Amino acid sequence: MNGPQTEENYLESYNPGDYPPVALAADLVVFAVAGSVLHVALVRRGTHPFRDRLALPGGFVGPRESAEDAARRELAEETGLDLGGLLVHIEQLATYSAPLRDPRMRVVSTAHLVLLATNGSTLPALAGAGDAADAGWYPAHEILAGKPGGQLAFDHSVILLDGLNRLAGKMEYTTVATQLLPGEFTLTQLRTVYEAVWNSPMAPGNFTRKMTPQLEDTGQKTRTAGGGAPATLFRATDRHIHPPLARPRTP
Amino acid sequence: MNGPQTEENYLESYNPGDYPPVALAADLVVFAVAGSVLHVALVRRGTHPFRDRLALPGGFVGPRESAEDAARRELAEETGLDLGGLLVHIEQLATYSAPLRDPRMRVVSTAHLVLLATNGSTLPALAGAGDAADAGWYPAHEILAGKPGGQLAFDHSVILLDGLNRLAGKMEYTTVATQLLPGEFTLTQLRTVYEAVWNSPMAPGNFTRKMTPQLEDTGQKTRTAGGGAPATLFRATDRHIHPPLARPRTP
DNA sequence: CTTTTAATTATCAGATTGATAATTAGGAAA
DNA sequence: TTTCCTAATTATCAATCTGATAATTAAAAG
Repeated sequence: MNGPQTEENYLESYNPGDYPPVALAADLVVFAVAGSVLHVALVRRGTHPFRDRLALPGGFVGPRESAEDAARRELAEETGLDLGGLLVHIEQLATYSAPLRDPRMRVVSTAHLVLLATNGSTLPALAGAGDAADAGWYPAHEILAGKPGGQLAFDHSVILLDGLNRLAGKMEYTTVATQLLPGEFTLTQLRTVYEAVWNSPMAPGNFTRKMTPQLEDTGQKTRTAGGGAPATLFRATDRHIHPPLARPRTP
Repeated sequence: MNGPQTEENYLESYNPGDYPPVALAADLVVFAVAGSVLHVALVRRGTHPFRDRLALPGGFVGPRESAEDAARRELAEETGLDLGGLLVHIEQLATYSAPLRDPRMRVVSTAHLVLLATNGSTLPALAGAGDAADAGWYPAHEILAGKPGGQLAFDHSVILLDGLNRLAGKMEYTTVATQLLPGEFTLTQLRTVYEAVWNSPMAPGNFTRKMTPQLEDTGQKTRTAGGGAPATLFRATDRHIHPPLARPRTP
């Protein structure tokens, strides 16, 4: 809100000193697919609390930034990627503000979902440039399956789960999965992304039938790797999938 | 984030005085349906900036509250409702953090979607108890249609639109629309909610066919008002609608 | 009663789905 | 170059779902 209505001059009389300071942070749930597996970028914490535990990358929001600006900046620092262009999909996930989520002080964090494009085999390099913590890629579903001791720091397991659910859900009715692939891709590559995120196999024929009309045919074909017919190269569109592509039931 | 990873001792060395103060707020997009129209609760601002413009209700987040706690508290203050129970649906929408969204100082606001139950004709009373600003109900689609001068204060038009889109979208694949009705309701009441939110008529027969298996039959029937067969009373479930109920195409 | 109204059920052609099989076209091996 | 292998694509088919429309049912109003 701005200028609360229950007491109209609240903000005018608002004195920052009256409140304990609040730190605003931006956390990142960065996904990329390689080897048919959905990976998430995590960092190993070097200090207390949660020393040696894995955590989501993130950082503080500067005074002249929006939360998304900060997320973009942190991502660039983390990956060394240029991000000059539209290569990266970023969207806001949710804000986590439980008063005691950080034992040291009040940290309110706005989490962001980030999708990086890969060719399906090579993960983007992380933390290349001089930064402290060692960042790495971890299989997202395994992290979430979470051996009891292997939970993430703070409430980051919840954030990661929210991020995965957001992505998995949106893939039912949008073509957002294409953001995990290069500008041109085959239906098999796209299907692999679906299988990696949904952690469930898809019937190739039906997948092709459903997705083809949502994509733009480039007219080009790939040379096939180990035998098989050449695959058509497609480009993403912003079309919505209607009716949605059903996620295989999990019972 | 907590304890940024690009510089591990960042938080330890974090000095609140280094940053301009940030005010944390919780805004509310409160919906209720009456007379087949979706209404949103708005307050008329009494002070600058945006004096005399309509705005979303909201308030600051206290030092010991989460954003959702604050939203609940503000809602109670605004409506005088008890909220003791599960009568009210609250979910987080998004966080708005553009540095200049409030011209006076930095206010980061987490917006919440709130659904109030009505019988379809009477809107809940607002701002009953001694509070300053006059709050009232306004037709949501008309507000969004927005006569050029009639925009909401701050970025609240965007927040309202985001809230409506969230609700409208979720109604395709969940039974969240039942949160705008009493515990027991008829299919016609539920259809009216869909029509009010989607701003589009629905075929009664097909609506019944699709929704009936998602609801719990109470076995009871209503006495009908102005003629017509008695309607079955249903209760909500948490089932998902699969495949989703398609929103009438708008072209 | 008879008429009016609203809730519900029924129909029906066209789409969509899930399962499965057939076809196609390149690479690799004989 | 012929044959076999593999992967991409297309084809089938029954079951289900959709959108449109009509028929049936049951209560209220005159």
